[in-house]
Amino acid sequence: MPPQPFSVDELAGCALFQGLDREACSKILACGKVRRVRRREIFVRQGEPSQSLFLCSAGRVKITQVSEEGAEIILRVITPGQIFGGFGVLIETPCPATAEALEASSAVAWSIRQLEELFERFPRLTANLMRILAHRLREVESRLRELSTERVSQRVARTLLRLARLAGRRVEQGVLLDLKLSREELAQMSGTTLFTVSRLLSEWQHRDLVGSRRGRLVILNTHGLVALAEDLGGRDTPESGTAATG
Amino acid sequence: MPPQPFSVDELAGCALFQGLDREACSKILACGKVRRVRRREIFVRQGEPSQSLFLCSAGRVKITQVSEEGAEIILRVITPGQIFGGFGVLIETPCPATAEALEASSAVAWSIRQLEELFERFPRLTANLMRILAHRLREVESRLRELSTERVSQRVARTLLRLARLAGRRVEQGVLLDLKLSREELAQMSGTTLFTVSRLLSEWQHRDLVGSRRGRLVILNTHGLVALAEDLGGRDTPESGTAATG
DNA sequence: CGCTATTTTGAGATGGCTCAAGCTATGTGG
DNA sequence: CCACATAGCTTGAGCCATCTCAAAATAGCG
Repeated sequence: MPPQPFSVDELAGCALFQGLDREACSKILACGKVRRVRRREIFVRQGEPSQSLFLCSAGRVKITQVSEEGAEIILRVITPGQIFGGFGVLIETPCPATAEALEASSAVAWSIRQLEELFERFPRLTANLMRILAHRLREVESRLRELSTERVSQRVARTLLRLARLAGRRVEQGVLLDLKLSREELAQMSGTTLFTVSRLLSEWQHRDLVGSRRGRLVILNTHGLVALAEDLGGRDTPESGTAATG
Repeated sequence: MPPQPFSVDELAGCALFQGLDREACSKILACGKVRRVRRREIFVRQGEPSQSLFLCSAGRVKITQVSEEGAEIILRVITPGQIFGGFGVLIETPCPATAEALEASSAVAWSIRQLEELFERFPRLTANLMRILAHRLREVESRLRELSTERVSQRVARTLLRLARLAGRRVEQGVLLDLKLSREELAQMSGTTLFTVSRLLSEWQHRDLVGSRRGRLVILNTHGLVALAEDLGGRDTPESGTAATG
């Protein structure tokens, strides 16, 4: 067998394989087909019949949805160990979203057939999938609430914090967001426009909350961002500038 | 055994019991405990440890979520045959939302323990739950997109159409929304304020798209509403009044 | 080393929110 | 059966957060 482009040990720890031993994981992974793509390439496109459930094994994948009018939002960013694309499979519906690689990525793909067989052999898999979906639902519901009730600055702050948890790497000055996202993409994750994101980031950069260079973001002051996300300090911190936090 | 306040035959058709025969449904239902509540009563409250998965057997239940600042939104309205409250159970987390009866309602409740046992005995149950969650996720993701990209009028129109599908009853003039929702509640479902909802409904009433009497809504012209939801006709139909479509 | 995509910034427009008042169904007690 | 109380609804006026559009600045890329 040729060397696989993923480590079973690494993937064995992921949510999908919770409670399954290494051997089972190995077998399950062996049933899947590995798919590698380059930056910008598409795993599945919204509207296509959905054929597979994917497990990301390397890279970053953004899941987007466009409306009929062409407005596009980013539903989530997938990192290694997370699944995607499977919802359409599970309920046999055209794929509700597009999955595009943000960087060179690979994923293991299982067809509906294979999945059903695997569900039989490893009932735990169904249970895990159920829990993953429950988690996602909970998360998306929270975002729905945020989008309904919070102002843009809060939502952008939350987006950055979420990205930090997802793909943050400690560096000396703070937390580097280890993915290249444009202002527009940040906007699509926060429910706003690239202009507003740009303005907010500029402001926050002046306040030393974040550092940004085209696509490379560093969170310098997590607490400050959290404060923004929770709207402590009211609308606009009347006397901002050199903040009183000292 | 005393008569149950639900009909097995009726519930047997619901998504949770897909693919299970009447006998199995019967057994599963027998494991649960029936809970009846009056209008305004609460099944579970956000933040409590979640103890049960519920299957609504009669009535209407609204699922709401409040933010720390006290802003409340309605995530969905549950009708007979639908489950609720279980997500916390499935992932053992405090209940992420409140479930309040919009009218006298009843539901069958299973504890975590019972559920786990049932999952063993009826693997199909897990698969069904998985599919239900996948559906909900898909729906909520669409709403996230709508909330991000559409204007208020579209979203309110969509809310009405959604309610019509959920609880619409054909009457001579059109489709009666068979649930008492206040302007405020419609607003909480659409991500806006009660004032804006009120204004929109007034306008639509003049245009004979809907009829409304305190809490009783009738959709008179579904196509018109769909057009609004999809934003055909642009921002404001410059020369509205007697529209040019006639 | 110029080209192009991305980002920044400004200026202006506006949709929808806020708040204040008045209105009206609906239910209640006399 | 009617007058009153009350919760819910409507409407107006003003405001402001955010969007839109235009143009200039910048950073990467080939």
